Amino acid sequence: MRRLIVCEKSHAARRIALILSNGSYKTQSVAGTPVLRFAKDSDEYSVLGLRGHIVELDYPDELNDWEKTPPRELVEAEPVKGVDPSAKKIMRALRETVAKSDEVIVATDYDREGELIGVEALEHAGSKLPVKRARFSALTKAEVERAFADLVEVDYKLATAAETRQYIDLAWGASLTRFMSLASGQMGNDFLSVGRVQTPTLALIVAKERSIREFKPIPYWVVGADLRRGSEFKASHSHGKFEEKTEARGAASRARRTKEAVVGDIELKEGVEYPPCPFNTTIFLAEATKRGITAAQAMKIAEGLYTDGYISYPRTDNTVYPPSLSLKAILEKLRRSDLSEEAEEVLSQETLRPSRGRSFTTDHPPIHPVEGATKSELKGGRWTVYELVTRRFLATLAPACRSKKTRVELNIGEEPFVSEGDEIVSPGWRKYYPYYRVNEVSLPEMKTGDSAEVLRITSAEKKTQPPSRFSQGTLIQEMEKMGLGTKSTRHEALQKLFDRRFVKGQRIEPTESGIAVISALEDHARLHDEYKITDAKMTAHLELEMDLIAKGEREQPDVLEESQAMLVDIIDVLERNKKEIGDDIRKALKKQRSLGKCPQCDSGELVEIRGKGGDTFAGCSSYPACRNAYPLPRGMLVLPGEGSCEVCGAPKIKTVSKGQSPVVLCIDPKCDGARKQRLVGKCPDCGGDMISIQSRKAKRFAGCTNYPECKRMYPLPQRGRIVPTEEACDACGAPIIKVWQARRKAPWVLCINMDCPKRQEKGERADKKSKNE
DNA sequence: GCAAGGTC
Repeated sequence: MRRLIVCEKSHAARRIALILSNGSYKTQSVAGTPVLRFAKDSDEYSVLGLRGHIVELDYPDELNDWEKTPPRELVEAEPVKGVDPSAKKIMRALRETVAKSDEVIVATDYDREGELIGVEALEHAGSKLPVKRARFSALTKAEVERAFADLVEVDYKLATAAETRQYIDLAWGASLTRFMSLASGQMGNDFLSVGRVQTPTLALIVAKERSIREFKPIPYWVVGADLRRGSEFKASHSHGKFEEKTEARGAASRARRTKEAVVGDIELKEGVEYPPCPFNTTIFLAEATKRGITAAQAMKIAEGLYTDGYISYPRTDNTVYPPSLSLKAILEKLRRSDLSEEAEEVLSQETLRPSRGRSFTTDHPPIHPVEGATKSELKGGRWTVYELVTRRFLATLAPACRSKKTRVELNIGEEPFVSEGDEIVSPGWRKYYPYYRVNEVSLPEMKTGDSAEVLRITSAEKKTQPPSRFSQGTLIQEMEKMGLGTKSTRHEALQKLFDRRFVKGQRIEPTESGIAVISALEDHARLHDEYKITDAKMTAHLELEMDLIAKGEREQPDVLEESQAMLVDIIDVLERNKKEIGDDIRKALKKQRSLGKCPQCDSGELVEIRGKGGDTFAGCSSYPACRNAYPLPRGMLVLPGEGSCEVCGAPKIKTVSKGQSPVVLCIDPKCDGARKQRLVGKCPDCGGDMISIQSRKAKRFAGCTNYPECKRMYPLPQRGRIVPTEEACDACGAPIIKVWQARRKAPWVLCINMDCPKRQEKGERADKKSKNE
């Protein structure tokens, strides 16, 4: 018999062919797609790897003019299935192979989407062949062999459940996206989007922002002591937070009566910190985003490292290494990496006992290195991510970190104080995973009855802090907790919110338009509480319906009809309030785009305008009545800068360039205030000021303010904050500057003239340095 | 030019 095995991806196809053929399969190209062939037990096998969902749902072309199809019509329109244009060849290969087969075995991932991926591809290929299903939970020899020895039926109900999700996501997403965009006049590139995952995620960010805004800080007081016994150390009042200032003062003044602290009970404890758990996608992203990479970037790099054979599959929920994974073999491979010494140390342990996390799934193993690598073969971000994954892997196999914890009670003027020491005795896993800062505190030797000199008693007012904003990492963790998105899609939903300018910042905050969209939907799209579309519960409700379909307790048409009815009701309410919603969003966008009030006319706002050549400038919104305009710096993000210039009263802007801390300066480049901030030094030719200028290609250079009379210019380091020194180079007369760069402790001091005779003397080293900039 | 879900 000729049997066709359909897999979810090419990697899985290769693996399955390898296992079933004992390594003897041959690769043939069918319509440009590899099909793996082998014979076994008088059967001929063809194995084909799909690429996820190669069949996609979309509305027919005639509904694609947003202005012509009212959103509510979209709700009941029938979407059509089409082949992903980039997967046409795979579909052709599937058709051709189906024609030459007698039976199909669906061997996609063992989950709801996997069921549909196989079924929809075969359906679209027009297959009439008998179908079987292989269900395996890991691509290991034993598991794959068992699954193929024990073939089952395809679960069409499960596939239908996944298909229902597609229909509902499309209908809600497309109709509400179009409604919001039409209502606010945001068409083309600037459309406003709504979706089952992205909108509740945005709502989480907005809710957080509201709670920060509503937060009322409560003051409290803490009393501390600076002490000395040989060396200096600190203690704090045992009461902790004092709610009343008078109480804190009383305690402090009683403590101040004496210069001697008497040591009371001493408690000694061994602190044990167990190694962190293996990486699943969520934890990996949380850690990667702490290194300053966005979640989407981290995922992209990880996918590249996976396809290049450096790390394992990066999309997994699993935090427990399966027993089939040879941890020792991986460590041995790391011998050829730049982390070979660390790997060797971990290998030298008598036994390898990996840590394990709470989520145990069988989809894929936790993310781990599969090959050694050196810093020189992996550049920049790729090395950062590889090193993170590898160090995490090493850490999960390393011993616990052990520390000496000391708790010393002290009596100062009858007031109880406590001093806590924490010293690492053996770093264990921390040695291999040095990303967390540890605050070690060492205390001088003391025993009960000893005394210490009181240097100072402090009493400080503090305030309770508002909740902190999400970072990309903490938000993705929160999304996982709320059931929003999947391991493969959360970073994409988040990136969308940034791309649509609904949110901004490293500490993520909503923009005006983000808040306006959520407010509009909360106010007008909450007909049915269980279908409040800004609420993460909507996903939970959908999950429930899909489970019912999978169990055969509900039918797809009923669920779709019910969902459509609700959506139509919601769109009706939205349509009735269309003008108000549109006005609110427009107002928010105007505020969001404003760089500040125009200082020349009282009515206008300065907004960023794109000129003919792609250059941007700030122009007054009252144009042509007011023609006030300012050039804006090129190649960087320009944001409103809060407040107005102390020198000229024009608004301030904030410029953000990659890898640099933001700079706030006057919007008017001719203003003395702005000029002073951009000053580089004195021009050696004419004595005028040289200021930092952004070129057309966004390169930074120093130009003379007497341009065009004086054409003196120098290239500048592209990164870092430039501080003039008032000094001139004794060799060439060019200004000497200091450059503060991120993560460097000391500034870099240099003459800005690249052709300076002194620099030539220094030879290669200086040359190299400048090339790096 | 819409969503979310797979995968590259």
